[in-house]
Amino acid sequence: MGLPPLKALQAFEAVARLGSVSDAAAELFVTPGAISQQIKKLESSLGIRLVERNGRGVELTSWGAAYHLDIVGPFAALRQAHAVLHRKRAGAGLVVSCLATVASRWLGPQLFDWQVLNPASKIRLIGAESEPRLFEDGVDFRLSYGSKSQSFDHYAPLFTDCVVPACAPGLIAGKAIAAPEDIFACPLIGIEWEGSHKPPPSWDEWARSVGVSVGSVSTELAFSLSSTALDAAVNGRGFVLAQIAMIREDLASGRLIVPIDRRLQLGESYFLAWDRAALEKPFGAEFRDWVLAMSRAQQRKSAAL
Amino acid sequence: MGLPPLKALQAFEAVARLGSVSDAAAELFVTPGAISQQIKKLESSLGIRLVERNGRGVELTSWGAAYHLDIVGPFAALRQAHAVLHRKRAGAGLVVSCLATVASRWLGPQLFDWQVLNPASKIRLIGAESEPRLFEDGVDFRLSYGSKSQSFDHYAPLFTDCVVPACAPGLIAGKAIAAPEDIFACPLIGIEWEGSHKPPPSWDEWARSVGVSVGSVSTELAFSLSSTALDAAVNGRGFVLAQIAMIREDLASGRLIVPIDRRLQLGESYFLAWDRAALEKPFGAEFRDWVLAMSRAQQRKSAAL
DNA sequence: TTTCACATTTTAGCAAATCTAAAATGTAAC
DNA sequence: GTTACATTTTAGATTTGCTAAAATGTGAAA
Repeated sequence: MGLPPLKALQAFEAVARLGSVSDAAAELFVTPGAISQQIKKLESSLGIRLVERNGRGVELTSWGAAYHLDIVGPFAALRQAHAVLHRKRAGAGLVVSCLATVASRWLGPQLFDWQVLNPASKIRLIGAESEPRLFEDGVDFRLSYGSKSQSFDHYAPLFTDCVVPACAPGLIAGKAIAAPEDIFACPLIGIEWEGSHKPPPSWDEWARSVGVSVGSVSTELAFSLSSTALDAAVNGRGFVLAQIAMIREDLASGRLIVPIDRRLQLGESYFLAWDRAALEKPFGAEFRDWVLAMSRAQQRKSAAL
Repeated sequence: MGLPPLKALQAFEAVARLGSVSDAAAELFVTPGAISQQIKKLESSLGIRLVERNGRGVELTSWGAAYHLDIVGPFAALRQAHAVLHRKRAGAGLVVSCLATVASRWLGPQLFDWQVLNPASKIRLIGAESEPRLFEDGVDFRLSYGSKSQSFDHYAPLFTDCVVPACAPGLIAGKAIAAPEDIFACPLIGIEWEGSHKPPPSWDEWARSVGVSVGSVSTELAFSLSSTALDAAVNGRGFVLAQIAMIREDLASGRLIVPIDRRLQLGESYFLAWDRAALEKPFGAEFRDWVLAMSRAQQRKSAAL
């Protein structure tokens, strides 16, 4: 005894308000036949005739008119509430989750360019090592690495990065770094990747790739976060096997240099995943396209030699 | 971009109001699983999380709480409108349509008894020769004659009537009416039935049935409505071949008499049809049962000898 | 009147939404 | 730990809702 069939009620509301079955059908994106059936269903549910044919069109019975008067308000209120919620959600800006290193060293710096291009947009950047559930955690975009892209409904591969040895200019001031061997004479900083990724190239592998035979490379310092390892390198603590994408700014500003550009490609790629609803939000689609464009540019710089 | 799925919205409204999936399920007469799915559907349609699991139960997210605040009112208003309509319809009383003669001569007089038994009930009696569409014309019950009962969804046969010769006492005052022949010496009133029924027995047939051979029975007066024919008989204009059921009152009060009780059965029966919703209305089922009871009593009086 | 154009209704068949039942999951209390 | 409770998930069955096309009915034009 609670409510009549709501879909039928909605059809009746539209017919009563617009005064025409065809118009109601157009508003609800269905055929007139569907509306006609819903009206009949509602009438039979209430046991009361609400609408009657009148010549070419339809008109309300006295009961239909009275009933409509009572339900237009509530329906308008529901539409209003829906619109309010929709605008609220849209106004909340884009929520972007990415690996901490990517946030601080690749996406973060470039976001200033984005803001110049799209001053009206609002983006919240979240660093997270584990993959979030997009919708459930209120995340619109996720930028991450590896094969976990598969677990998302919508995603695109970005770029495949390479590592190169990099150091602060001060570290090798006065020294001549002409051959790979010279690098192994300097302090080396190691990075221990966590998680289930395919591990990135290590100093051992790099040595092998450039034809240097060292019994065992000693890395005096090792960091679990590549970001802090890079910071350490910037501070002149040694050479780091850095991802090219992650030292963009450092190379541009001269804080880091690459004396010998011998590259090793990472085993997997970065990817961008997004929630279905994200593209509907203001700047949602633009943001994705912008990231993809940045990624193509990065791919050119990161390509293996 | 008008409204979210209304069934899902209804489920959410119930969950939010009752604070429990199970309670909402009970209110809407479905399983908790159905509610759970509807909530998920609404959330995915809005692109926003509205409800979260909290330990043993659920609770609203801040967005869910805000949204609920906006929709409880409209939903309550819809329920209110529904209840108002329901009460209006119920309060309108029972609408009974029947053949004009039945209205004025069988059901009408007995309705006073019904009113004594059910003083709180309200009945509107409508005389109509053609069969109404029950629901479409706002008719709850139809009492009529013949095979058209088939065209109704719900109906019950009532009684099969007989005709007898009747006249006003004054017509034969001082005369001795001992044999059927004596009746044919008096003025006869004929009835011409309209419509598609099997015609009722005529004076010719009655004469044959009682063994009177008359070349051709002359009916000086003929009426198309049996009701007016009976009135004419009451006014002493002649004999009428009257249906026993239709002269109940006249016999009881002595306005008409049956000097020779030789009966002829009608070819078809009376029936009562009703709308599905009629039995739900106040006194609806009681009225049907009362008519059926009256009909059984009538059957006993109308039985062929 | 007949014909035409237009709006709604009806019909049958198909597609999608919705439900149930049962298993799975997750919590809190014992 | 074990249990009891509430919700969620899953697969499958049922119901509902929709479309397309034909039918119906109306008013206006020829």
